[in-house]
Amino acid sequence: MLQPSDGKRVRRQRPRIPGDLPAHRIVYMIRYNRARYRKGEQMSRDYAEMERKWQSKWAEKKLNESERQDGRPKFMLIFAYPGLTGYLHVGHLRGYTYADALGRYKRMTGYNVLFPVGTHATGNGAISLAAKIAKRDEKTIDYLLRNGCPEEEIERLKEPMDVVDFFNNVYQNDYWKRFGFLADWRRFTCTLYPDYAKFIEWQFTKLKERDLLVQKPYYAPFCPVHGPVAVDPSETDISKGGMAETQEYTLLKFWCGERKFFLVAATLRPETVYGQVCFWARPDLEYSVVAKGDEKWVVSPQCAEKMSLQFDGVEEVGRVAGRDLIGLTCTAPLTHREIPVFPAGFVDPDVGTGLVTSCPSDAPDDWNSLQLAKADPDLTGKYGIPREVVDAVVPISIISIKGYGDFPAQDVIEKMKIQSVKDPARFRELMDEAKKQVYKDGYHMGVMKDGCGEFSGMRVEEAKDRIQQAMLASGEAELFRDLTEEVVCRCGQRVHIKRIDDQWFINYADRDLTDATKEHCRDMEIFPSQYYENVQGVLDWYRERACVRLGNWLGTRFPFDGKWIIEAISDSTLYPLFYTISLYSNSGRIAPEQMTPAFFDYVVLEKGEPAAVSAATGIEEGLLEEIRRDVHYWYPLDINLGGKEHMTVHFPVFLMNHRAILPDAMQPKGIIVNWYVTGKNKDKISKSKGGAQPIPGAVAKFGADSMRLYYAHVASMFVDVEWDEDLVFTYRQKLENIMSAVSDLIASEADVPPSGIDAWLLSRLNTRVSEIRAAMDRYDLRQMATAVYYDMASDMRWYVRRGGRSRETVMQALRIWINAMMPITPHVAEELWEEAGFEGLASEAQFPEADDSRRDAAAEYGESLIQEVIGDVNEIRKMAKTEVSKAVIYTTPMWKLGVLRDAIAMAEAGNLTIPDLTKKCMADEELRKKGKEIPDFVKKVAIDLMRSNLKDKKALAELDEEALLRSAGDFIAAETGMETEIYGADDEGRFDPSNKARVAVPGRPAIYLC
RNA sequence: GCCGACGUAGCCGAGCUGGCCAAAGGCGGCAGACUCAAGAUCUGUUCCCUAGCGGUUCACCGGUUCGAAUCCGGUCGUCGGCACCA
Repeated sequence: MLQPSDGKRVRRQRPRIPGDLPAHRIVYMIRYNRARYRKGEQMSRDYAEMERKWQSKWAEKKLNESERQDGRPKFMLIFAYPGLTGYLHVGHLRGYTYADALGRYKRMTGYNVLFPVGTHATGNGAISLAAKIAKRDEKTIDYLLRNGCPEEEIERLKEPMDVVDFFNNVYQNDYWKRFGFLADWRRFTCTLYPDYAKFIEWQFTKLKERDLLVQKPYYAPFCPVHGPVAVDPSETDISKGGMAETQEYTLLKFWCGERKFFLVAATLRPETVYGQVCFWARPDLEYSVVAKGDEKWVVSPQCAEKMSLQFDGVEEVGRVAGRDLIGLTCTAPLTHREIPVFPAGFVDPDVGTGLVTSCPSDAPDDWNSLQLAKADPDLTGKYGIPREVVDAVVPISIISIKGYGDFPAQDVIEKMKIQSVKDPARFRELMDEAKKQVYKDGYHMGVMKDGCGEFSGMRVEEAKDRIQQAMLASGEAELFRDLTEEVVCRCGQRVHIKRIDDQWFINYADRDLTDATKEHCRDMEIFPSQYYENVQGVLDWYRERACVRLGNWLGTRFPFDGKWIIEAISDSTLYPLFYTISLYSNSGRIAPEQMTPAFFDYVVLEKGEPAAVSAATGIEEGLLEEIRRDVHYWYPLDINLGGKEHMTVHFPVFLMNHRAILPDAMQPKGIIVNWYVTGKNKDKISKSKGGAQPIPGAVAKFGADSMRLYYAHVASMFVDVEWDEDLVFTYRQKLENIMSAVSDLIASEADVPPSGIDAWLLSRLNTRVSEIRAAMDRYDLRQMATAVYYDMASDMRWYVRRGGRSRETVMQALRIWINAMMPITPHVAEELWEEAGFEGLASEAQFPEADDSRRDAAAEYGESLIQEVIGDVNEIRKMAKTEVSKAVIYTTPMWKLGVLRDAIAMAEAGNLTIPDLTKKCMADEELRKKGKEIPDFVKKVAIDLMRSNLKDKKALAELDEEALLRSAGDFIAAETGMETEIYGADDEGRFDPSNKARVAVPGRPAIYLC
């Protein structure tokens, strides 16, 4: 019965149902009554109230708090903590919910479960947001308000850490707790907490000890005033260019003998050197002549400035007018062809070197410019280039690409009809698109043609690197990095790429580490299985990773050089371990400054003497010991669940850091990858479909359990699903429906003695339970949800429909059913559990065990026979051309049953053949009289038996069909709405005007309608 | 191009360790029940044929097998990744 928890609780009065009505009448009464309640209440249940009630009960009983219990099996799982970049949307809860449901299931199957949560705030998200709030950025303020952040709260978000604290609170209270997660909130941690920093420092100390930290040059965006800046879409540090990317160019040196300098061009496609036919310069620009070593290079002044950041000893020693370069001849690298310098307007001094080498065959711009140049009288007139020089410049075909002709650039221009475009902006846009397309296709599908020296016949993908290497080796090329678009610092200065010589990397390319990690992964449970295979390749593929950065960034200081801050991926690899310790630092029992490397060495790696560590840290020995035991009790981590974006970044580093730092016994045991909930057409969650509403709003609208069920059941975990409110609504109805059905069963006063249908129901439910357990061994929540919310529901319905009304059976079944709902819809389960009057909390109960003694193959088979008979009667009636009102059912002639039994006996002995069985039958006097019927039936039985499961056939052979059907006669009559008569086929006195009984076989009674 | 995944009835999606698969379940459609009414609930139905036990299906073409949606080969098509960043 419902316990009113406070005065506001709306008590739902329940209809009293007499026990002697047919099922459909009961169902009707329930609907009718409930509809009346619904009118006044909107919803049949007050979800919010129900959720609050049970969440506070769980908290009261500290169910979420996990403590070491030596000797008891444990299960530790996490979801990869989210980055604190703002509010989350409903899609994010998919993975988190999965984790909670798994945790709850494990809790119910005897494990001491630890499910801790945290957040990842490293980076500049919080800085950026705080800055935008500070300047009252309209979009930002609107965003906060829209998501339910009160105005006065916004006022308080002044410092980045205020933002972090604010969202830490939102995530825990508005998301995770609202969804009913049983997470151990006491262990909550955030990457910006001082104790977390101590843990990260220790991690890096260990990496250094294992020689996994290496230093080498790195190229980063840099402001001449502010130093390193972050280039990202949120534009924390910059005022322009958030979408810019760093690109690696190959600088090609063209010797100009006449002037004793190199004209330098930058290209992204070094393989096109074989197709170079001319060189482009802007006649209206002034170029810089810079000294680089002993050489003189000509580049744009903008480029000269950038180069000074990347190369040592580069300085400008003079200038040269672009006009003066036109008509010069220079020597192309690698091919050593002499090519002329032509004028071109499309050259941008801000891109690359401001000089361009031309490969018209594969570069649309070059193709187009060459056409224009050749048609331009200025070329021979104003610039005085001899006609024959101009005529000699013709495109050279160098790359063959499937779907393109000799000159891909020409093809793409024609295909996209770019030449006819008059609008210059549109022209530029199309041209860039064309360029991208040809580059992409060329790179992935192209093959170098004959005439490309040693690279002929090589795939472009490979030739590109080889050709670049060849030119670098011969001194004809250099590497140069540049941003893809203009980036301007907050201070107004241009940001360029600067070489940083002492960048630190974690060496994930280390052979031993990679191999050891791969080997360990073979022993892990990794879902989906494709990823289990794939992770091997991903680990191989992983190289050094820059692990620290400079500048405006929140995170842990690099312990070996405080100017660096550890970046966002590298400080989130070993962290699950930290949850075993954060309990102590969060509660103040240990202070961050006590968490020295010696402390972690002791509690994690069990290195050092407790007395010495205690003396050095001031942590008493007993506490040290307690922490050490906690760490080793909970670790290894059993499941790390994360979104598919983690497959190539977080999971590999998670695995490798564990392998590098922790002993065998502490290596992670499982990974589950979850796919996304997306908006329509894989867009972001869209407003129109409702997913863009704040999560608390969605919970209020649908109820936490409806959403949990939706996440668990809507699709396999390993596919993306589109968020669809209507579908969530359907799940809500599904749940309400189940709740009503359960309530009605509880409220029913009926009680009839158990019969065959009771055995059937208990058998069914026990079969389901073992299905569920098998599914959960694979962490397959979806299958579990199907079994609990669909299959079990339909079993219950059938039981009632068949007249099952045993109080004892109902309560036994409900105990199993409600209990099974706990992992996915815990609030509903608790509510129903209480209503049923079961002891304690559902969350504390153990998951039902499959009781094999309850399995009753005959009962299950019998019910399916009855269902089939009803189905057949309905079907025949539908087909019948005449009005019918009576169904006559004939069970199999006994001789057929005899044959079946013989066949089964032979099959069991492994010697069932059609001739042998026929012979055996024909040996029987009585049977032989049947004549031709025998071989026909024998053949059918034998074939059928070879194809099917012997066990089921045995159940069939032992079943007394006639008795079964007689016992269900009234039911069949009620279901079909027809008078029903049942005869054995051998019954001489049967009513059988069209001799139907003849066709009856075991498991398939004959039917005659009239 | 390379690597990976995938192609199931109107739609979404199970099944894919080969046989009880014309193929779960859900939506949607249709019919009926109950209704003042309901995005409610319940029942039936939803490839073709048919007084049921038959026929043709699981992208297409072949193969293995007594037997294939399930295994193998090929074809066509779709999606994702291909290291910049998370």
